[in-house]
Amino acid sequence: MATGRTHRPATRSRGIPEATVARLPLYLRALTALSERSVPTVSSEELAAAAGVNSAKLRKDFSYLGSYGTRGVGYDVEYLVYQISRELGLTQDWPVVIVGIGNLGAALANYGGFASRGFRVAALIDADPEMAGKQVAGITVQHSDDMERIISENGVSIGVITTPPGVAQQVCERLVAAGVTSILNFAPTVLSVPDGVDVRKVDLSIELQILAFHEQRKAGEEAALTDGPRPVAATRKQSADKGPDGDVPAVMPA
Amino acid sequence: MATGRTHRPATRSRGIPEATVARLPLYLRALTALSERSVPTVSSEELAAAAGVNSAKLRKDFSYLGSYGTRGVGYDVEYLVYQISRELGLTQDWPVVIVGIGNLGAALANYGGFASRGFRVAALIDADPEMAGKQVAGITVQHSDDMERIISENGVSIGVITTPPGVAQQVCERLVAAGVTSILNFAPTVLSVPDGVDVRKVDLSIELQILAFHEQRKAGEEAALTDGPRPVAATRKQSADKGPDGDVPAVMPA
DNA sequence: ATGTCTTTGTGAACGCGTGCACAAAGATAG
DNA sequence: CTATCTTTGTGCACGCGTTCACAAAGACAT
Repeated sequence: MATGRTHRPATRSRGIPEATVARLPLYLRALTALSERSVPTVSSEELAAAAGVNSAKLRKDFSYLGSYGTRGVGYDVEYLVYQISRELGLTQDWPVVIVGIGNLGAALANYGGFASRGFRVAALIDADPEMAGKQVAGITVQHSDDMERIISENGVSIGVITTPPGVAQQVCERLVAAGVTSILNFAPTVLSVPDGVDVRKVDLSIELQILAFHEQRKAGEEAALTDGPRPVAATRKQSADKGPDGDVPAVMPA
Repeated sequence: MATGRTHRPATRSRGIPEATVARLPLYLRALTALSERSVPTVSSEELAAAAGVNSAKLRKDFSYLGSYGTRGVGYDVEYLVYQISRELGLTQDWPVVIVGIGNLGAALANYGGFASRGFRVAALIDADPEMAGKQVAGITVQHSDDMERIISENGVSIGVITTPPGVAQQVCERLVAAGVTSILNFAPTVLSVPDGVDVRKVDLSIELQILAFHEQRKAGEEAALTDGPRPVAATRKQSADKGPDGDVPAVMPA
């Protein structure tokens, strides 16, 4: 999970556990798909399969929201869509600013999954004067000098940081000072924020590194069955690899 | 966290807990920064602050790797960089394919954080014949007809899916059949994979929805104190703790 | 060598999340 | 109305992860 809080004293979510909150969007997505197919009701078993979770977990999650099911029948799809949307706060409009319009920022601006969930890209902001005035995803990029005004005028409380890591903390501070209280950080940096501000981080290279760990472990276990006892440098199965690769002993300090 | 396994019986990671593995890249990033500043040693307290975690947690994490510290002094930066890199499998080269070269796929191809961590974009693949042959991030996009050959020839075991959701499962199956055993999924779909294949998912809109939940909660608590109802569409329940839900019957089912 | 100081490594307690298993609740048929 | 069947909602136990707190270990000064 890309949970990126800097300082979480405890889950003060007044009842709903954090792990449950993180799954609600998953359920919502599955339910929306069912709704579009005009499926009236769904059992916990079916919905759990569609969302890729355990059915007992799903039922327990829903129990935190209230008793919205009917025993012997299941859950009313439309009703549940509404309840979850309301719980997540998606029945209202959330203006969002994206700061740092590089490749990733532009991709996010073009991403369709936001608008369909109640999120509206209120502004694109970049520090490069060359970028200001350009159109990205049909929105005019504005210069970061106007950040405070933009946030204030649009009532923005959620900011997305897609800047280079070097300026992320600085941008973060300006966002917070201007009134932003939730930040989605794509920059590979640890942001420090005052209490009351939520930060979630998405780090693309971290996800790959976690995959690499398991991949290496798989390769190591595989090799352990054939010959060597220890995963020394983890022999890759296909050696069609170009490049020197290999065991780079590096500098072993004292 | 963005743990995206479909069925995880238990992490048999031979000792190292999954939560620790997920933090190793974080430590590595902080250590790399220290290394570049030629800092010779670092205490658990300092490093923990730089990585944004508790120092006791960091020490326990490192204890799973072995005793690499010196009491009274701290950890040798260079040595720890090497040990963590080795543990994560970053001392070897990981060829990666990106399938689906839209805005996001192109952004990832351009992302610098991969190459610097031992990941090499071996190929960009797209189903659109118009895309084939075009250059993205200095790499020629290839058609998905050649997917199996590309994976086989390059010994690719990690695939990144940035396709539209409708074709993600199908692409996933082709990747797995061709030999890929780790998948990073950006498509908003639940992928089902056979045992032995790892899937991690990154869903941008889910992260925003989680932020929206907390944002709404903050607004609700604030409103309960000042009376100024900021949220318009959503009537937040206040004071009455739990109770019979916040009315709003909507389409109450039978 | 001895004592003091710093920092690691870890035993133990605690809390959260998960999943089983089942009773309660409602639908449905006779 | 009674019986049966389906599916929810949840009490409970278990395991993982987090954190505290402290003994052990080494550095360093005298």
